[in-house]
Amino acid sequence: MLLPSGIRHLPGYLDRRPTQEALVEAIRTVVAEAPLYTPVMPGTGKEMSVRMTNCGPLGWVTDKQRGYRYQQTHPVTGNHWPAMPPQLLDLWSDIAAYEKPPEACLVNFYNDDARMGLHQDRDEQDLYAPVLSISLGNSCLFRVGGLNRRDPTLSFKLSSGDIVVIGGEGRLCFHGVDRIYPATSTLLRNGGRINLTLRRVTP
DNA sequence: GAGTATCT
DNA sequence: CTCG
Repeated sequence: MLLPSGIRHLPGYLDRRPTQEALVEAIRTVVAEAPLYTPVMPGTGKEMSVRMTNCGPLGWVTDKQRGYRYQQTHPVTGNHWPAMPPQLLDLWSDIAAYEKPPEACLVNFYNDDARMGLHQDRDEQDLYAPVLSISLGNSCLFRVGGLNRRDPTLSFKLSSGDIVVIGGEGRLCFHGVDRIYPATSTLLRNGGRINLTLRRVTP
């Protein structure tokens, strides 16, 4: 299985259970301050199946009226996003090989029925910075395509502790989550999967 | 029928 | 619109 150039799968990068638990705990703190909410798609207003929140100076949001964008405030509470946990800044330093720090950490929570259709991450102004994706909890089937929606795709499984780097030539590749495999991890007591994506937004 | 929907 |  050959991934597009610039997309790297680092299986088991977070190989210690306590490391993953600490990350989950940090995310619980974020969620306590910036609650998960259900985003809706532009135009249709249709609800997405994932729930999301953010931490860091900027957060990715979407709504029916204004569409996909980054903003400094939580769309429901109106508060600024909580600070980025230090572990995430460290992971960025260790893996991203990018001079500027991440500005947004999008927290996506997938219940066992949630999915994410094929899409590109192209709402960032800085497309040179990679996107760092961290998987926690139940496994999922991840799908990666090319620069055009109809390009052929390949699929592989992501497990808790895996990291995917989407950068370079692969930065604008279509990707998505086809399904969650229930009960494949004991990290999250109530099941489901958390995906954290670290992004640089401004140049 | 579903999806970060269809084009930038 | 494109895919599964």
